[in-house]
Amino acid sequence: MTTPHRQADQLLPLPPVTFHILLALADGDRHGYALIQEMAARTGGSLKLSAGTLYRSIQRMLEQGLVTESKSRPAPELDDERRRYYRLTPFGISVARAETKRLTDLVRMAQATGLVPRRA
Amino acid sequence: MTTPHRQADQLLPLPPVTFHILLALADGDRHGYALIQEMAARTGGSLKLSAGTLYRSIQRMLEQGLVTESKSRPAPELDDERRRYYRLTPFGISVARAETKRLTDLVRMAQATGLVPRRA
DNA sequence: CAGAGTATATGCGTAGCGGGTATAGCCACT
DNA sequence: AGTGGCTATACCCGCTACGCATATACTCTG
Repeated sequence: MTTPHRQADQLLPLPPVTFHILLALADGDRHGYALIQEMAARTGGSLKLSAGTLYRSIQRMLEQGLVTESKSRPAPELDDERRRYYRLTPFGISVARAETKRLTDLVRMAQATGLVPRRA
Repeated sequence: MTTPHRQADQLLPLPPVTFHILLALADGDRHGYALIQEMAARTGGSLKLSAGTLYRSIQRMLEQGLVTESKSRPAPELDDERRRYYRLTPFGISVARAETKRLTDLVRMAQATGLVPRRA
């Protein structure tokens, strides 16, 4: 670890793509390409994560200690050697929680203005 | 108006600062400096909006038609000639609503992962 | 064997944003 | 009366995040 753990709050606000990746990984380990596909499926195609953004985001997240590359791989018949699998770290989880809280507060503030109908 | 109205969704995801400005203006007309102060107060000092960011964001928002400069000013005794007051446009309101919905969905997705306690 | 799909990685250009600075008028304190 | 601090707007510089395009290489299908 070249980069020590920081306070989760120091990374906020999280870049949107980073948050989406954290959410997708919360469901289980994923490799890069699977993340791209899952984004599209999860958002009904409205969010198209470009490959360039994905791999660069992943690199940053590795450096920040939000994710690690996991060595456990699926059965060889289902695997693809080229893949790199990623897993949430405890730090990544706490950052995702902190970001969720920030977003929740933001939504509450928006509702408090009366600008938005309270229940969609 | 040089810039015609676009679909609200095309501006999403909104830059964080832009969304904060929209929320602050939902409460009533504000001038730039007041917005900086309100940000700090509203977030308990955790968000320090820098002057450079604020005025550049405001310019962009004017061009996008999210806000207009309002000519109605407070009583002369309370006014400061240097101030420029800003007001939400109907388009700005609909963009703020769209962004709030996006954030709400994001929070729901985060809760669905089980990563976050459902009620804080 | 050509082409589509899978998979990762990098180059390039642009936008958003923080910090700093310029400006200028105002007020308070000394 | 002069210094500094607050209000107010505006711009410059540099960094980061991102999308688009491209490079590379392997696999599967027609």
